[in-house]
Amino acid sequence: MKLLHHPDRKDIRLPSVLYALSDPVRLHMVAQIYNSGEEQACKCFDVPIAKSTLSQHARALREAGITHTRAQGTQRLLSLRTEDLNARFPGLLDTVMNAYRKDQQEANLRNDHPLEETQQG
Amino acid sequence: MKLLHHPDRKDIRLPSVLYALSDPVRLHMVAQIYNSGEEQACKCFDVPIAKSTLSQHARALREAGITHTRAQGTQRLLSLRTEDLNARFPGLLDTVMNAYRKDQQEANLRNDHPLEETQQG
DNA sequence: TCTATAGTTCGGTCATAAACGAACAATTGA
DNA sequence: TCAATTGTTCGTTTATGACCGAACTATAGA
Repeated sequence: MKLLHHPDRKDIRLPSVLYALSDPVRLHMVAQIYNSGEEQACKCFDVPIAKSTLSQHARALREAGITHTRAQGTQRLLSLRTEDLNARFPGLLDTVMNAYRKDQQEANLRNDHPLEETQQG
Repeated sequence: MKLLHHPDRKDIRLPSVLYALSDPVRLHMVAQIYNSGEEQACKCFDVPIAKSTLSQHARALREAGITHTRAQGTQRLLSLRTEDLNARFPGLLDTVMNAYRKDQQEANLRNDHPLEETQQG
């Protein structure tokens, strides 16, 4: 299979990281890895999009330096580059994940479900 | 003059904040307000773009809930909504500003100057 | 070998946003 | 009142990216 490119730690840039995290789908993916505490295969992500789109999001996270992707069989397992991110931008990942948790809670209270398709006609 | 709309604290959303901060120009503007410790007029921002573009960036920051804009004479003074941001997403602003400082330092070491037009032919 | 599974790549559509200059609005000060 | 200053709005161009389905690749297992 093709070699997957991961940027060096020193080449991880703040605007790119923030941009990658600014998409609700990608934020959800990162939170899922973060909360599970383990690598996640693409197929496990609980997002309502086509698999080709998911694949693109996975690539965006990898190229921003947020995730590491390794192949296992037909699967691609995504993990967070926690050490690299903490070395580069101390506390950023934890802070964003805490913020995400809060944001989701508030959204739930208001019955906002940004990642699910709205079924009510 | 037209009333400037500022979102309520509760309507400040994480993806929107991260998106607003993911643009190098806006990140620079926010850092300038943050570091100066006081309101900044648009004309004071040290960014190499047309004033119409700057005005749009100011609007983007305001609508994301990051800045507050008040009119004083012909000027618009931008301040950070520090309390609202900290209430909503504790530590996020400080963490991002620290990350920005680091990112800028590393860029300077490499003679990267993302906000200046490259003059070397 | 054949099939199913997991993911990538490609071609296309559509929406958003970053950039500019020109024209406009509002305020200050002469 | 007139000119200068400061910023906004508008129309346009251009680039990016989110999304999909179809076709493809690669691996695992029957």
